[in-house]
Amino acid sequence: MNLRSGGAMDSPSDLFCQQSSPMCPFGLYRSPSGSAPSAPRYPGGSPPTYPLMSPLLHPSSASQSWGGYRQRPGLFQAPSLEQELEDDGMDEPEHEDELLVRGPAAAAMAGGPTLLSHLFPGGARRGVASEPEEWSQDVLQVKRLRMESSGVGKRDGEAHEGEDERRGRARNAPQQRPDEDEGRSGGPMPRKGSREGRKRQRQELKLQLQETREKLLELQKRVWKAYDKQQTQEDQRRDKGKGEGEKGRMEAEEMEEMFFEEGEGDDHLFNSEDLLPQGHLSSKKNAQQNVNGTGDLSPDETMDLDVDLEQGLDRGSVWVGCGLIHGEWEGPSGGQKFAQALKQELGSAVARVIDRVIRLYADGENSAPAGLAALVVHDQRNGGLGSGLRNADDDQRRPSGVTAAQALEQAEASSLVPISRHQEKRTNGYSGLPPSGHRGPPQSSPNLPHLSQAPALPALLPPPPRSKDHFLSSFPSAPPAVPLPLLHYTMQHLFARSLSNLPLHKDSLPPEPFLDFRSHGPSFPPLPLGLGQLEPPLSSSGRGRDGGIRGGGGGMGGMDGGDLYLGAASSQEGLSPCHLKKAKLMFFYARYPSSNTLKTYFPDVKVFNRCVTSQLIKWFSNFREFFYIQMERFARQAVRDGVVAPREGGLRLGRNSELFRILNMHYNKSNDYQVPERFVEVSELALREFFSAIQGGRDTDPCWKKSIYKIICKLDSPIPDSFRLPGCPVDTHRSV
DNA sequence: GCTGCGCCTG
DNA sequence: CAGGCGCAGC
Repeated sequence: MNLRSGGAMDSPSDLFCQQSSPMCPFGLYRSPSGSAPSAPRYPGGSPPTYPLMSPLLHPSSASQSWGGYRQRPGLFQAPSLEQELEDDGMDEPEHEDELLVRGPAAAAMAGGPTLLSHLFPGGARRGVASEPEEWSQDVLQVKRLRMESSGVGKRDGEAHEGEDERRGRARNAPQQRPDEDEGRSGGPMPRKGSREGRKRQRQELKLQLQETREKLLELQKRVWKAYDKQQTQEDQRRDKGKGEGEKGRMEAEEMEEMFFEEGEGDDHLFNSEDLLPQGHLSSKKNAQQNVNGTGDLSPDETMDLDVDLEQGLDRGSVWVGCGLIHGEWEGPSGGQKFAQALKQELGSAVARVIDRVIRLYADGENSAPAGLAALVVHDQRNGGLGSGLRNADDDQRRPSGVTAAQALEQAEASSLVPISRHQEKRTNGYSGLPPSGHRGPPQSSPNLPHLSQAPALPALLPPPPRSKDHFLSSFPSAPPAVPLPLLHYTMQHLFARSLSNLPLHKDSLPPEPFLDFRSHGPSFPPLPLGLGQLEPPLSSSGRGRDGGIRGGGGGMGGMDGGDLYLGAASSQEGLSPCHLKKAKLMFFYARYPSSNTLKTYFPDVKVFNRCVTSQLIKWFSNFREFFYIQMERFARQAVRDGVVAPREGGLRLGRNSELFRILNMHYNKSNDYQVPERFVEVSELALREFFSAIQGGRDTDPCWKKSIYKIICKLDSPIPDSFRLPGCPVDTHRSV
């Protein structure tokens, strides 16, 4: 299973596991920024793998995108709601804390643009707005060099089922291409038979795609090499005295395997069989095998695209992967559409590669050995440890004494050198992989979690927004950083626009802030062309469009059904996940809504019968339960920590606190709605009440919570009018 | 009796 | 998050 797929983002999850978790030394009053780099936030062997760098592929340049993110003021900052309570000392969170709250990922992202701009000297700027011709030139160069350096003889892989055979086939796929390249080198499309011409065109485009993938692989390897220099230094220092020869060899081999798995998986995707109409079934079969057997570079969506493409071309079926219906690219603009689809695919692949690289660097700058080890373990798990090429040798150790910064510089520089130079390095085979030290025993690094199966994911990475059950249940003391789901959607946004802007001049695209992904298409995945009938899953909730109500939260302007609200199933009988999301947001305002209130604010429920009412009431009961459990939990922790003066800053519920993060994660999972200040105040008050009750020993009374409930239930505030609309409200202040 | 709440459990 | 249960208020 590829958790990278969008589906992984869709499964609703909750944080209830936290409430049943034992108390842990979590940071109550402050985001555990200091501990973040080493905190084992991703136990369970399921580290997050969603894209970090996707926004960098935004056509409007990476830096702008990043800047857009960093400038995003409303993420947790001052709301515009009036403060109705007289609570004192509700200071605005400090900026540094804000960054910390957002999680280490924000810090990682901060370093992203620079890295990317170097890794992709042109691509980052051009993004997928580049023309296919531009790509093809590059990939042709890569291909040429690859063919020169590889020198691997052709080997006609028979239909063996062994890994090596398949790998060999895939590896040789490029060498089989020259025959077919004649058409391209000799000039564009054939003249006779438009059918044949189209077919040939398609094949060439596929070839270009493959070659570009190879280029990406090369890039990745180079980065690995560069990183390895730094890593080797660390390893040598740590492994001094240990028998590192054997260990290093093994690890180098494993790393090599990983790489080869990736590369071959990609190559395998474009097995020559894929080019043959009669190879559909087998190619699809192989592709699916790759889904299970390869790493990041061959995600399922990639498979889908390729496989569906094949099917669509030859069977007249729908190519769902890119939202293109079969036949669309056979018209006059078909080639263009296909090119767009190709770009989409390429962008996806690029994003994944860069994500991985960034992850590595982010890791390297904090807890490099542990983090990289974790990543390696993860990749090996995900990518499957096949019988990869094993010709690594320890002689290829990188010179020591290279710092992370130096490695970064080298990576940046090497990405700018001509590929031919890179090819020289590649003559070392895959030995550029880190030879040792990446998988030291857990005790070798205090930063590693005790259990080796809980890889210490790079702390700079936020947890996957939708798959936190694992690590939360295991590490209740380290709640996840504020998720960055927007990152995950950015490529979708990018692709959506890439296709939707097809008729326009690509170069004239106005630069858009990165966060503008919200303004494109509420559905996820936003299959851009005419697949709107697919019901957007819940995870897309809140990913609505921009341009709705702003500032006041009460305005209802711009309500065109798509700007402010995710269309819930229009006027349905039961309650939908969108309703649940809406109810959670409503909880920010009303903890004890009456049934009448509920009825008012869920007008799209066709028959508001007792069942629906009870369910809504039950929802809010559950919300309250979670709320109070968290309050009590943190209050007890505060008591244990010896907090004396809860009102003098000891029990402040700032927006940078762990408690706030937990609450926000629970009620505002997609983090697209700014938590009203009022809710923060109410929460803080509840926290204090719990604290004083516990501190005063009142909790021995079996009914000790009732008084607190009584207080809280009086603090309900009016729900904004925007909630009266059907569907799911999205942020009202966030982007102001 | 109905309704809503809180607690517990799965 | 839902179901079940007991309880309390109307």
